[in-house]
Amino acid sequence: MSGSAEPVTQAELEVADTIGRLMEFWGFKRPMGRIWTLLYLSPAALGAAELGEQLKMSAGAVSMTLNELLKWGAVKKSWRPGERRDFYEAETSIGKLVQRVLRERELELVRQFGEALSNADSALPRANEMATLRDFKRDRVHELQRLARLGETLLTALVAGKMVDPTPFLKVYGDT
Amino acid sequence: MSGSAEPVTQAELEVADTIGRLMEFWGFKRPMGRIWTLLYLSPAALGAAELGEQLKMSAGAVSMTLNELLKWGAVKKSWRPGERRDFYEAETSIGKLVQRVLRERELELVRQFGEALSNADSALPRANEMATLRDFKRDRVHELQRLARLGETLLTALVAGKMVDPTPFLKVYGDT
DNA sequence: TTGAGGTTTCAAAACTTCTTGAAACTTTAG
DNA sequence: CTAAAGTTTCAAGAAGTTTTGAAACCTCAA
Repeated sequence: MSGSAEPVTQAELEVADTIGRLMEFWGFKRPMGRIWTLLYLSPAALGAAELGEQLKMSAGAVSMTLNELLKWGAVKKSWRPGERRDFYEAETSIGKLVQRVLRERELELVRQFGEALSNADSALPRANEMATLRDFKRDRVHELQRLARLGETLLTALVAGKMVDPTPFLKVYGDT
Repeated sequence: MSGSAEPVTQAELEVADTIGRLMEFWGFKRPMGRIWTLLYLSPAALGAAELGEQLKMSAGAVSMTLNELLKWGAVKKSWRPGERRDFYEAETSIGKLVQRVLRERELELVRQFGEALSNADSALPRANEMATLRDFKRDRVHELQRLARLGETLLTALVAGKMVDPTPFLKVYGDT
């Protein structure tokens, strides 16, 4: 049975919820943000039981959430001398975390998008007999493809920590 | 009763779904992406009825979705000479759309985040009597606040079309 | 080998969000 | 002013997601 460590202040729980919501907005699950925050604000590593207790989550939920956080490198396991169970601490380098998500998730998404557009492009030409119509649609798909490539370039630069120039984004797609 | 205009190819519907999913990932609703895409690929403006027919959506859903798209400026109303009902066409300047979302939604989010952290910061010091603990937590909250400010700066630059340097993001938060 | 402590899995329940269909409301032509 | 056409709203239902609790599964110490 977990030792009920420090009771954690109300304010801390609110920060946890805030970050939970932010994470949710970013496409992660809310509990991930809540747990990460508690660990980030704790000077010592915490065990699964403490986390569940503080955040009113079941052991199962805590376990699943911690695993997801580990997968993203947002949390690290640590061991305490005598103790058998695992303890966890937060990865504090938020910049690295963001970078990793951009690289592994966002970039991947943009690639899939570009691929889907290529497929569509191949399928499109045979569709309609009227040349002018066909070309209109194909041109639009090409425009989207260019957008996908641009996004890929931009993300790649961001991930590499290079300077980013957003202007082509605005220029190329203006319709004047 | 809508005229069933051109049947729209399978490929087009797939592009629509792809973009729908992309929009969903971005925090919008999938139908928004689907409708916008159909309009974007159509040489002529379309009416609500045609859209609903092609995408198998009810009139109500089409109406709500179009209104949301109009609110974001992603779609414009247009009128056809004799016809009474409204027709819609896609905003083609995707860069402007992205810019607007960054400005009105993301920036707002980061601001709220910063605000929540300030509140937490005020609430935190009184919580724990041990000075060293207290300072640890406050420092961490300050770190998050700095992150929020940095994000705000970055977004503001992006929205203004200025060059963006992502390195502070990586440097400041490294824990070495 | 056995048992205690801890973790993971998973089906069911609770909760959210999305979609529908029908009714109410607007608008415009006659 | 009336009626027809089109649009919007909204409550109910459907669909999808998240959370839980309990059982199965490890792992290590004795």
